[in-house]
Amino acid sequence: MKDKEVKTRMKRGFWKPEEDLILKNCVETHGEGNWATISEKSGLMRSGKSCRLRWKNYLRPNIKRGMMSEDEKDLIIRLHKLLGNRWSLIAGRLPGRTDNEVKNFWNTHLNNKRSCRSKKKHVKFEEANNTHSPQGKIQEYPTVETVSNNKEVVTKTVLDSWIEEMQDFNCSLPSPNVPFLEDEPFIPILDDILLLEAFTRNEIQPFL
DNA sequence: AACGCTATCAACCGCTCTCGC
DNA sequence: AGCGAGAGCGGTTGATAGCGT
Repeated sequence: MKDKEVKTRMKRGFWKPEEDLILKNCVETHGEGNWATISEKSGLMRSGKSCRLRWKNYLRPNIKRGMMSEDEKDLIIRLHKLLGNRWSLIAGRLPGRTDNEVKNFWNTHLNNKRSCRSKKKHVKFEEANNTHSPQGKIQEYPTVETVSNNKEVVTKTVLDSWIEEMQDFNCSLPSPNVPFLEDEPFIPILDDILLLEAFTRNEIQPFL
């Protein structure tokens, strides 16, 4: 009952620039994560959830806005094949992009079900960004040459190799059309890779 | 110019997860 | 072990800008 009252008193809808400023100051004072405190102390009459969302998607430093590049688009497609609708994980591999942005981009530009609706615009988007080779293969990624089983030299993108390595780790990788189950075997391995990357970028210091 | 339709994206909702007690 | 609070995530909604007729 009381919760409901509080909820109805909370302000909703679009954020004003002055609210953004207050929220930014509050996060600097109280720290990222204490959303209940921030909601209360800011006096914005916004829920903690709302504050968190606004910060995460728009106010956080290093947020990248604007059109997705062809590289980012391709990466989203491939990671979605690999991870399913795990937007935060996918966004985690796209510096400066948020899960909400990735999700919106997928739903509007890449999702087959929805893109039927947006076919006209989608075609325009493809035309405007027509950087594909005649075979439809994206060529921006750096490539590596590997020797296949039948001793042929195969040229692949670095990303292709990375995904194949992931699949080698996990022989039971489901097909892209099959929804993933909670106990997907490769997720912990993926987390390890992310952790390893963080180490190599010196984001985490090992304790020796 | 006016209207209707569509695409986009910011924000909300409800559920799950995690952590402290 | 069970419970509650808070945080995080993914799905969905709704406002609005832009386009076509």
